Order: sequence, then C-alpha cells, then structure tokens
Amino acid sequence: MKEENTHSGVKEIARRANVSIATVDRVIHNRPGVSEKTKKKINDIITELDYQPNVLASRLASRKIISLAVLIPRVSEETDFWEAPFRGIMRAEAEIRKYGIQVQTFFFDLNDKHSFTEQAELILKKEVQGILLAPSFIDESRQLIQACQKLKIPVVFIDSNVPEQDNLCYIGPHLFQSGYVGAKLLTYRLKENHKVLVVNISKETDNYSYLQIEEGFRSYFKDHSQPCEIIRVDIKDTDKLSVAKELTRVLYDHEDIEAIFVTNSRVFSVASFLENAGRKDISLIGYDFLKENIRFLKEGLIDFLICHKPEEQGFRGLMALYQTLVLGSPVEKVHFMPIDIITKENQAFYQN
Amino acid sequence: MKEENTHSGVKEIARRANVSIATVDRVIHNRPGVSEKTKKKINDIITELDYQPNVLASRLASRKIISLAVLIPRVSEETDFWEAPFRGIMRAEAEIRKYGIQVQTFFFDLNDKHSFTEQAELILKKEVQGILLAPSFIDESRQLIQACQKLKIPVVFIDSNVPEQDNLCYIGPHLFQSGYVGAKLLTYRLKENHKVLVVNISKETDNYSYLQIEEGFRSYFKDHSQPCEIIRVDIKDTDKLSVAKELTRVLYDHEDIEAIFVTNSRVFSVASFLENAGRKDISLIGYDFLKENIRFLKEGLIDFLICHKPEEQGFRGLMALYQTLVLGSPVEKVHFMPIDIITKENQAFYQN
DNA sequence: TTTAGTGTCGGGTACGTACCCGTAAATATA
DNA sequence: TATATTTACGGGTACGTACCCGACACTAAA
Repeated sequence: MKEENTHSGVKEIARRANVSIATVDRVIHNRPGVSEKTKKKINDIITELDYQPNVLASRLASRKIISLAVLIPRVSEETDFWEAPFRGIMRAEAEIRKYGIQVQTFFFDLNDKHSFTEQAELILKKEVQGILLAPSFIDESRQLIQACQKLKIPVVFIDSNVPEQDNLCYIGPHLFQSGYVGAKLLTYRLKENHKVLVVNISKETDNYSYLQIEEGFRSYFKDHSQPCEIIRVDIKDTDKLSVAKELTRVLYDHEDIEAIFVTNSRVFSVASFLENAGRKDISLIGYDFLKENIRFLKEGLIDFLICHKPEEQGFRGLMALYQTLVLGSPVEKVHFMPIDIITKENQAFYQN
Repeated sequence: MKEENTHSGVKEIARRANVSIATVDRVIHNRPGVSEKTKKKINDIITELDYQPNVLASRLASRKIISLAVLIPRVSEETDFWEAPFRGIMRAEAEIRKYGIQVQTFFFDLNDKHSFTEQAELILKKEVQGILLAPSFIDESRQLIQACQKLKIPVVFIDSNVPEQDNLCYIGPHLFQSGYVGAKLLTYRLKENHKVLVVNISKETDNYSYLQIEEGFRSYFKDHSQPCEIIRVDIKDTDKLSVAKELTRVLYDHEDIEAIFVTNSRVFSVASFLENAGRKDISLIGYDFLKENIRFLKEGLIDFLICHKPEEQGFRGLMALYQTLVLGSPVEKVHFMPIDIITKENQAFYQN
C-alpha cells in the first residue's frame, strides 16, 4: 500500500534523454538552442512521464515577479457594492503573493468616464502582464481591451460583460436569467391585479446591464402568460430626495401597484422611501448584499435580494489570471455566477 | 513608486542576530539547542521584521509528507449526495498535493454502523496527521474523536456536528435556521387551510440532524403565530414503494394537506409519488442539489430545494486541516454554510 | 589533569526549477 | 587554411528553508 511518490522531475527527464537539465529546461520553456532531434526526444519523454512541473520550485527559482493590475470602481459614499469584489481581490492577492505575484489596484469614479480612461492609461504605462477589469463604461473599456490585445495582455472581466470583445474570460452574472428569477420571486407576493413597477436608478444613460435584466424580467411574465401590467421608471438622479420625488409621482399615477422590482443595488433608497411613505404593503425586490439593503431586508421592507457573489467574482477574476500566467492552464471563457436568493431568514449565513 | 520587495527571510534575521541560519531555524521550529538569550534576541527580530516564512521554500525543503485521512459515507445507489463533498475533497487535494500532502479517503456504509468503526480503526493504524470526518453516527464518531484527542490529531467535521466534542472545527449547515427557512418558503405556497406535512425518510432512528431541522421548521410558525397544523410522518424504509405506501396512507387520513416538507435529500421519492398520484397541487420542498431532485424541480413538482454547498464543505474541510498543519494559522471553530434557495429558475447556475 | 558529557552553535547540502555563462563542434566567411 | 560566427549543449549557482553533521566551549566526574 505504500505508494512511492516517484515524482519524476526535470532531472529524471534529463537522465533518460542523455542530456543536461538545462537542455530539458530549454525545451520546456520553448527557448531556442536545442536541435529538433533532441527536442522531439525530450518532448516524447515528457509526454510519457506525464511530467507536471513543480509550481513551488518553479516560482521559487524564478526571480521575476509577475505584476497584475486591477481596474474597478471606487467605493462611493452612495453605495458600497464594490467593497465586496475588492475584498475578494485582496483575498486572492494574499494567496498568490507567495508565488511572486504583485497586484496593483486602480480605482475609477462611476460618475466620471474620464477617470476610467485616465486610470487605464496609467495601467498601460506600468507594463503589467494581466488586467482584471470591471468594464462599466463600454466604449472606454473597448479602447483599453484593444490596446491590451496588441500587447498580448490577457484581460478578465467581472460584474458585467462587453459583448463581442476578445478577452480571457468573463466572470459574472447571467443578467437575463437574473431578471427572470426576480420576476419569479415577485409573483410569490403578487395578489390580484398584477401591476408591478420596474425601477432603474442610475446616472448612466446607456445602461446595457439594466436592459438585459429587464428583458429577463419581462420574459418571465411572457413565458407564463400572466396578465401583468409592468410600469417602468428611470431615475437619473440617485440621491434619496430625487428618488422619493419620482416614486411619489409614479405611485400617484398608478395607485394600485403591488410590487416593485429595482434593477440594481439601489433598492435601499426605494425601501427608505416606502418606509417613510408608510407603504409597507408594497413588495420589494432588488439587488446585492449591502449593509443598508440587509437592514431593510431584516425589517421586512425588502422581500428578496438577488446577489451574484461579488466577492467571489473578484477572487476568481484574479485567480483566472494566475491560472493563465503562472500555471499556463486554460480558463473557461464564460463563468456565470449563481443567482442567489436572499431573504430575511437566510441572510445571516450568506457568503458574498 | 518602486517598492522594493525587501522580503527578509531567515538569512536577514540571522545577519541581524549575529547567528547562523541554522540557529534561527531552530528558534522558528521550537527545537532545542538554543540558549534563552539568543532565542529571545531572535524572537524579537522576528517580531520586529514581521517575518512570514515562505511556504514554497518551506514545503520544498521539507521532504516529509503530511498525510490526511477522510472518512465519509460511500455514494449509494439510493442517493448520490456524497458525490458533492467528495468532489470538493478531490479539488482540495489537487490543490495541496503540490505542498507534499497526501490524502487517503475511506468510505463507510450509511446503513451499517459497523463499517464506520471498521474504517475508523483502519485510519488510526495509518498514523495520519489529520482527519476529515462526516460524523453520521454520533456514538461511533465520539469514540474516534476521543482516540484522536489522545493522539493529538486534529479532526474536522462536515455536514453535521457532534455536540460537546473537541474538534478542530465544524463546517456545515445551521440546521435549525435551515428548517426555519424551509418553513418560510413553504408559506409562499400556502393558500387557505395551512395544513402541512413534514416527512422524514431515514433508516437512522436517532437522527439528530432531523430533529434540529424540524425544530427550526416549527419555530417559524410559532414566531409568526400562523394557525398551522403540522402533521409528521417517519418513514423508515427508504425504497420508493414503502414511501408511496406511507404517503398514500397519510394523504388519505388528511386529505387537505397543502404542502410537504421533506427533511433531507430524499425529496425526489416524494416527488415521484406525487407525480404518479397526480397530486401536482401539493407544494413540495426538500433538500440538496441532486440530479433526481433537479429533474423534479425543473418539472415543477418540487418548488424549492434548500442546499448547504456540500462540495464546498468537502473543500473547506480539507483546507482547514491544511491551514492548521502546514500554515499553522488558526481556524474558526464553527463555519456555517449558507442556506441556499434553489428554484427552477436559478438552478442552472447553482454552484454546489 | 584527563575524559566524558552537555549545551550552543555554524557549515553545508538538499529540495526542483530557472537561467547565466562557458565551451566544443559545426558551419560560414575571408 | 585560418578565422569568425553560429548552433547545441553542459556546468554551476541561486531561490528560501529544513536539517544533518559536526565543532567548540564549558562543566563535572575520574
């Protein structure tokens, strides 16, 4: 039963091929200076032995440090959503730092496209070997990605995807299905008239993510042929006062609204409004495991939160770069996060 | 901006303390042969520099292999629940193998306490340095744990806990709260009379886990003072025929049952019965992301599945041992898994 | 005083890989 | 043919830590 760990390394390969370790090393790293004949012989032996390089020794011996860049939104005073991915990024960094990998994080302002471009240029100057990116601004992201493509720098997207763009992989939600789940959850609370309100609170005009969510949301009612009237309202000013004003107006125009679906993490401002307006009868669903949202969830003003594991997105994003650059193993192109349902009852144990 | 990676290792410590590397090493590993005076001097420098040993180099230099044992139920033809933890265990093993850690997995039969004891004794003979355990049989587990305590072998529990027992940590669900969530989900489907059935399908008589779940389940109704009649039935024979027979009887006795809550993963056999009996009007909630359960979830016979990330339990369980034995860093004593809610709509992206 | 023992410590090698540098042979050029 | 250049390869050292094998000083016993 004592299986000897006959872990054969480069030494064994060199012995079998009657060459030196250095030559084997050259073949492994595709460096020049080896005749075709010896190269083939060594490659055959590598295949035969199913040689797996020792990552520990490899990273220990290689003195060069790999440096990665992260470009994500700054945590604003309005919403602390990006705290979670950042936590995941730091966790991943701590794990791969010992392999000689350095991570530099750059922040941009979600209300300022220019800051994105600025930081992106800074990153390109740093000559990093990989980038983790939250492509919140589509056009600006495209520019950065194209620059990276020329420099052969792999880019990983988190949180939202940029369609038809060459990247290493996307790690984030399936937004359409997420909206679909939202609709389903909403129906648990619907009583009679089936009049629901979709609220999008965002400064961004061309909000691609929002459209996908709403599409999924509407699809659910279509698929189930529910006689459901869907009102929608766009709120461009994200402060609570503006939100309250808009909502007051909408609820006045449509007094029989039963439920509200908020397409992003700003559901807390709607909850706050409902609380003040004394409209606890209206069901409310929104996104993300934020402190403020959890508070309203506990108080019963929010019925469900949907969440896509933002921390894990950050973690996995960096790990994907590590996997490519250090281990050289392939990464799946699209990794959809689970669509988690959070209620008052299970929130205590949720893992962001 | 160029922060020099002044990563000071043992060499730097030795230089500062005017001793050799070997002496520093002796202090770090608490080995004898160092005078109190030098020991203190070195320890002070270690603290001052906040020395973090290089795991790579450490594991590379240390030729001794750490071996761990895993004791979990065998995947039976009745339920493939334990496939998931096993997957997580293998994933963790692949990750820590490069650090010279060997994992041996032992399986026992959930219907045979004797097989548990047998395998436990086998493990003790192997002289492993750590054990990952699914303590399905409480008394038998206690015996094993006490033996480990004497040998100073850390033990990690997954899936279920053994109360008042000294272990390294527990990684698994908060069963009470899980039942509580189950009750909440059930109420979404309840219409008028509020008569629900709790079904426990299990060969084990002293099922401690089950009791906790049911307690949580009942608590929900108590907390919300719902006028809810809860019928319960224990089914000791787990084959589909016996389940069908029992359920037929219960549904005959109580013809106005609106919903069924199954306390474990065998909800598929109830779903199968309801399908055959043409009782799609009854709501059904149960546990675990099994293939068969997913099938019924998709077909609409099961309304909700609750799941506690079994794969991650296995993964984290092994990693906890790694953390203790290799990194020497502390592990939190209890790590509750999230109580995930799975519906037809979000099941496609669930991560077990 | 010699000898054996004990308490402290340093030198040196190994782990598996990366990569610099040197060299001999083969080939090209004068 | 002599010299320069290229090709193909080996020797050796380093990465940061673990640990074996001694060396040396000092004390206690003979």
